[in-house]
Amino acid sequence: MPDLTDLLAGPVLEVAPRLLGARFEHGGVVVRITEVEAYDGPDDPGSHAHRGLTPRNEVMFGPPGHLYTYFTYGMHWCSNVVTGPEGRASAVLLRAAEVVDGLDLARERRPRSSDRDLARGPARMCRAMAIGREQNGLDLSGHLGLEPPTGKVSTGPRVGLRLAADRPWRFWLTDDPTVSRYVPAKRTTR
DNA sequence: GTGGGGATTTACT
DNA sequence: GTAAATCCCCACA
Repeated sequence: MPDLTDLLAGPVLEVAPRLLGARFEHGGVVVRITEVEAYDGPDDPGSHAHRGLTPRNEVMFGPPGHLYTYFTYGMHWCSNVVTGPEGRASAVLLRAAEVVDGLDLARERRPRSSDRDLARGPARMCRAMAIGREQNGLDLSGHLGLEPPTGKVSTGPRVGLRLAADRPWRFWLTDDPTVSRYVPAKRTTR
């Protein structure tokens, strides 16, 4: 039974698709991850780590298996799983998920949302799971459970970036209804 | 110390 | 479809 850290220590492009289908628990809510995006360290112009270590992104430079949360657009939190060897500053943005337990809590936190949209989007998911500033650096042991691969995985360009948006580093479970819209579908694998 | 921009969401027309 | 909400971070002076 490998440690979570070992499972996440590989290159981010290998780890990212393996997070699809994984169980993630926080704040009394359990989700199944359906959509992710890879950010590959200093070489990636779209990454927060591109300009080197700063107070905001220091968690990315730490060991894999921790949560990197950041605040954006004046009101939203988003969360990433830090991957790769320590110091590589790679991470996987959790873009969408399906709530599979703790529905009542998730509905309370997102009152005007349909069940399908509770965690359909990176900031929506954090809201539904009560993830924010205090979860930055959280050790994911006991929170994240990888599952054996099931179903088809699609890949395509990342969303919302100005820089290097063309890299096909977004991965999602093909045809899953909780994948966020804005899907510029590209190609399917497996 | 200041200013520009952001890995988004929601409501409104 | 378009716009408003809203604040933190970072680069530069």
